[in-house]
Amino acid sequence: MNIKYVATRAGLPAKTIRYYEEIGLITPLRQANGYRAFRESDLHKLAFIGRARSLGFTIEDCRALLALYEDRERASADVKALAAAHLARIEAKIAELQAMKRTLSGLVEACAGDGRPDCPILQGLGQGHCC
Amino acid sequence: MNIKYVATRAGLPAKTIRYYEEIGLITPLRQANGYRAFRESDLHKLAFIGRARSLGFTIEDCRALLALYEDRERASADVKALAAAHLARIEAKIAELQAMKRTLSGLVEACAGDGRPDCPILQGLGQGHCC
DNA sequence: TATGGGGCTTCCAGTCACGGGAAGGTCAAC
DNA sequence: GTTGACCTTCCCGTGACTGGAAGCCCCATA
Repeated sequence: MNIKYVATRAGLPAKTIRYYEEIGLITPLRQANGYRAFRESDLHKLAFIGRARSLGFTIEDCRALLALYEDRERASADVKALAAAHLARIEAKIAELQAMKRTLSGLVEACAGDGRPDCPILQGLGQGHCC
Repeated sequence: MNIKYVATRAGLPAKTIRYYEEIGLITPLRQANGYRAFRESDLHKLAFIGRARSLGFTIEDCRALLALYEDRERASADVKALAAAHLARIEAKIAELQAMKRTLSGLVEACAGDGRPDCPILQGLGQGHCC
């Protein structure tokens, strides 16, 4: 399997796959002409990583998850701890964004949005009544 | 006013203030010894930028907002458009994170989290029943 | 046999918004 | 005169890629 085929099947850009090799997440074989030769197991790993990434796990999380995935002696508690920590990060980020959203939508609603210069948004930013 | 004083009053690290000068957001004067000499107006701009940043505006947004702030002929519609676009980005990000959160919390809840290797989280990531 | 086009390779540079740290000048207090 | 806090510039690193250049490789068509 060449890189473009694998990229299509895993739903990842070829560039990203080369990057994942560079940082040691996968180690595809090489053909005589220097082209990468992907095995089914490489494709499977890439799809795994892609799904983990789409859930927001960092690359280092993915590395750890892959290691657990391939360890038949793993304890599910380790996996759960990783995922729960990530979940907490996501929830914190959501809370942060929702706070921004509240403030910002208040300002946006207060702004007439016409041709005049008066603007509660700029006033809020300038005078600190916003955060 | 020296940089540390301004940093304290604006609530920004000195490093960040130097960076903002480097990219042209502010242009403090210089003392004879080479130290930066901040005016009240510099401090005011820095506080403005800090508040905009804390609402998630990018640096380029801040540059545009500052320009509008200092333009007495501005139309509040321009400010509102900027802020509304940013608000939409925030809302999109929240939705994305909430989707992650739903999937991930489902997986985490399904995982026993004990010493056994069986793990729905890894299964979900490996078999694509997660996204 | 030439050539054209697509695919593959590596390497370098850029992204965003800083943060860390080195090397060295300056200032006020003791 | 000597600390010690403050200031300066400069350069590198972050995360996870993305874009682009330069150059091989392979196959099909004229």
